[in-house]
Amino acid sequence: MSEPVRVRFPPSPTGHLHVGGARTALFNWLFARHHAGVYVLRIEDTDRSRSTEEYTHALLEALRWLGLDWDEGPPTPGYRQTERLDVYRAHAERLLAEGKAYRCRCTPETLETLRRAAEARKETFRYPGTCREAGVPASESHALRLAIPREGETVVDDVVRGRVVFGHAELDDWILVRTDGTPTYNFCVVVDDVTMKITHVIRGNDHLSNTPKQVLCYQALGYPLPIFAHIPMILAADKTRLSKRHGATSVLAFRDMGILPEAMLNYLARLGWSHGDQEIFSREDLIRHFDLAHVGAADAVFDLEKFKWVNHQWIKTLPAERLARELAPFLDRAGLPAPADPGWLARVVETLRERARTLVEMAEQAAFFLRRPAAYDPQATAKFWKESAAERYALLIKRLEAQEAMDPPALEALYRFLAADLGLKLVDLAQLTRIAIAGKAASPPIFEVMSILGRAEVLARLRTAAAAVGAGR
RNA sequence: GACCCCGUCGUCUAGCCUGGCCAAGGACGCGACCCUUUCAAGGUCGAGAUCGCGGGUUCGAAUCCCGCCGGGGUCACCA
Repeated sequence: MSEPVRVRFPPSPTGHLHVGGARTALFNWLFARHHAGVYVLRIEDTDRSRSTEEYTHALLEALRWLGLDWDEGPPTPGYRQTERLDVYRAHAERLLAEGKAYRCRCTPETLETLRRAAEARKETFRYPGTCREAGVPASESHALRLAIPREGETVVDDVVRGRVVFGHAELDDWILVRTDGTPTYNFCVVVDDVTMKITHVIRGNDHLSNTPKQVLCYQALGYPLPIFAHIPMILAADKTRLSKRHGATSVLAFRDMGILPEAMLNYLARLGWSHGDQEIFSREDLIRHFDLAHVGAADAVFDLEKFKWVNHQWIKTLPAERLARELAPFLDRAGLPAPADPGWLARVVETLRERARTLVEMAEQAAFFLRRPAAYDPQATAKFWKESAAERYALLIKRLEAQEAMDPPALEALYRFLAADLGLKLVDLAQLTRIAIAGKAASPPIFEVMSILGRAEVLARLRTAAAAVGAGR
């Protein structure tokens, strides 16, 4: 059999986990789970100036919220690049000793001058290899460069892109270790992936152009290449890279918008990957069906409308108890009192799940259950508080006071009887009641609502409304 | 600028490898109708893609080949 699959997700804690990163994490995680392999989380924090502990925590929080659990990684030591500096150093020294890398004393200023000169000649600057044969002594201040073959080409065999060829004339002897002794990103990645025995590198397409440099480094080190898969990027509606300017892009921001993790995973998976015509995938579905073969090549535009639709699908099917639990913090944030009985909240959720696409919307719609209407929607009252509203409220109050059963069918029967008796349509009495109870002309089925609220509360709200009609609003 | 990648309804996509079943299917969104105590949800129907453009190969091309155009990415002692 083939060796076990080992993949990794290497975020750098210089910002919040955004949807692009989350999707990369998801594909890696799915690939690992599908093949019963290992999913490694590695923190790329070599850029100390921009990396923060705070972002690291937020990153882990976002991954945990999504349920993308890692088999190896923090808090186990050794999975942060800053903890692996001697590993990079050892590899660098070996390359130097074997003559695959060399010391370079060209200063950034010198290089900058050359670069500008090349630009002036409308040429692309590449390091000319000045120090390649110079034998710069260790005593001199120097950077370390990889000596790449001057001739030939490097082929990147990519699962998604196919065979991509890069001529060595397009590459140059890039820097492995800076003058200050710190290793560069491309070098760290290679050393990390090699030492962590990563078998498949699944990452954003923006890394494709860096891949030949890395391949050359693998070869210099004498290590076998992993399998590469460069997945399409996620774009904003204007087809540019997603950024803060495009509104919410971080995973945690979507959580705070009332998106469920199931929906986040589901939507992200469908961006660039497909399984026939299927749109809704549970975590298990995803693990079962995910494969690199059906990852597309074209970049995808992030569509919030479709995302909300997916979220709605999950709101419609998840257990009410679970939704009630998820909803609680949103009620709190909306300044609504927390109901004492979680079972009661679950009943409320049951009436709302078909009409709320996000938990934020659901909290808004749940408001009248938890707090009496402070005002009545003028459009609704203008339409339904025409003549005899006061008398009708009085009649409803009287009948409901005498009403024993408060289950929806019984209430509907009562209302139908009253409407027929008054020569009215059911809708007339229903809307009158709805305004009294919800303060507006739209709500879940009114008899369900009345049943959940209970007779005392319903009567109280009807009396308040009746008084408002009497007071001429 | 050089190099690399990408290009099917507004958007996500199926199909492309293994040409004909595609006068291009599904989904979101949009419109209409049905259902209906409101709003939703659901159902039905509809508008919406000459498969980026132009050549070629072939009896036949979204699918194969060439050129072009458009978009994106990478070119740092950033990651």
